[in-house]
Amino acid sequence: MPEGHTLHRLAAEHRRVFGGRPVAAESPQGRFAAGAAEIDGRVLSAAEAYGKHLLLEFDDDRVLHVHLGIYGTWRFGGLPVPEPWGAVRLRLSGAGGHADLRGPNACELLERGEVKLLVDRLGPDPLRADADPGRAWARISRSRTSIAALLMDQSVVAGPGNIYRAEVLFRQGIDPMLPGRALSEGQWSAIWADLVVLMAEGVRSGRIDTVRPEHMPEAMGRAPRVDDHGGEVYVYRRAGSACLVCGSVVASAELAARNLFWCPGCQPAAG
DNA sequence: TCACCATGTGGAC
DNA sequence: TCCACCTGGTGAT
Repeated sequence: MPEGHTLHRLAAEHRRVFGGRPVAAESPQGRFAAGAAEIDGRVLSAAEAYGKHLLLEFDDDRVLHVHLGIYGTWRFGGLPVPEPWGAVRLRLSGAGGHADLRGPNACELLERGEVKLLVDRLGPDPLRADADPGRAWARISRSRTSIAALLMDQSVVAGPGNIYRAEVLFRQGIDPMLPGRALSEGQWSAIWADLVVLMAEGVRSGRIDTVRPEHMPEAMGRAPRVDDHGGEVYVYRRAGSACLVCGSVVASAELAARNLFWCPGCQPAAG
């Protein structure tokens, strides 16, 4: 389920429910039994997100690294802790409630040095105050790879996924197939600034809304796609429907094994 | 009940 | 470029 905004919300939720207090940890499914035993009883000292990675720090300097992949979920609940159902890789519980982790791509304990290696290979995260978009521009401006592919490369920008990728390119009127080095620095600045705004709103609301007020359905006579989580989008998974802005048919193509969506009218190919 | 899809990543070729 | 990984939801059978 996750693009970066989800992970930042999850970090905040872990701080709120577990922060500063001892946490009980177990692995009902069994696949993280040894790691859970190491965490069990320790105090959660920090929880933060970097891109799509969640880092939970415990008071013994060990860091739990979780990456949800496509399938992973965290589900929070109250007390008393219910019987686990399904494949719960890790269950955390404390005085403030409990959380169940299912289907993660990664769930592992890291040393500080390993955390640094992980973070160092990520590009700037639009949701982090310490992000330097210039680092991404240095990669993009030298690349022949399409901007659509670059925006999905977490070593270029950390946090955006397939929805934000499609939506930000639509909002900026940029052809997804444009090579990175054909972008102007102004276009990149506009993409970055838009990601900062959109993703911060995603953290606040818990859903991905990208449709501007002036393009809302009442004004256009066309409906944005409301995704499974309630977000309103311009092009993501709207292939074959009319563009909310110009009425062109939204296109889709497979790019690097992911579905790309764009409006050929609003995002014309250069040249 | 089954097949397929999904906001992702990393390794093998 | 292909594939394995992992789980849940949805729509077809």
